[in-house]
Amino acid sequence: MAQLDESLLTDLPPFSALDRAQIRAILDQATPKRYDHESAIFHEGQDADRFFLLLDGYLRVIRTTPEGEQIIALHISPGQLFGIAPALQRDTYPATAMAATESLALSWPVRLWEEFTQNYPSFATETYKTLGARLGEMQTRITELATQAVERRVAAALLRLVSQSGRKVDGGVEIAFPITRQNISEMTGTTLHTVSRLLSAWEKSGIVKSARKRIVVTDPHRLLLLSGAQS
DNA sequence: TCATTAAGTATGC
DNA sequence: GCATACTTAATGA
Repeated sequence: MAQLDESLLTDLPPFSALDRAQIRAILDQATPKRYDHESAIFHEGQDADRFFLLLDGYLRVIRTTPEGEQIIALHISPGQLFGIAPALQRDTYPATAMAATESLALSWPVRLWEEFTQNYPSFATETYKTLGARLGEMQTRITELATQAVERRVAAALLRLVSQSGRKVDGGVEIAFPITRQNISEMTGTTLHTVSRLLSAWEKSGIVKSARKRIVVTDPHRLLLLSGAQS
């Protein structure tokens, strides 16, 4: 297999403080893999034998309830670590990771986790930042679920998607991966019908524009007001 | 206020 | 032309 280029990692926060030789050593132990659209990288409950870094594409991290319904826990954007069960002292993955687009990821065997965190302080601090950010987002979402009306939750979810993955297009900012109303309902604890109605209403009033699996936010400010954010 | 049911249209492989 | 995505209305908890 061809050698991976060092530039893949040099600009990413977990590695940016490392020198060339260190990055080389890390890359030489990594396995790159491409994942098809809608394929799973790993499954909930599966033995956590590797941890990952997403180089390209977008992932949905999904938990399935005993009743079989899916809940989208979070999305992963390029440059982020995922499947970091070892940081949680776990030996199985707590959720399933699905490719929302065709994706490319590096992975390492878990036995390297300790080596990385011990030898590369920036890697360790960055993983704790990542965990902290995800924990924070989950806490906000739990609070929203318990206290906010559906419209606010959906508005807040769209804003989060846009801030994490938005790309500029003419007339607004587009969520960078295909997303259905069903997906959004799985993030917000409602039904696809309610999401559909909300998006239709927002489209009529010029806040969003949407086509099948694509959503462009054309008026982020008004969406922010709908989310109930305090000025 | 929102989920559910139901019945329809649109879209893309 | 079929499955999937999406829309809309009606009903009732």
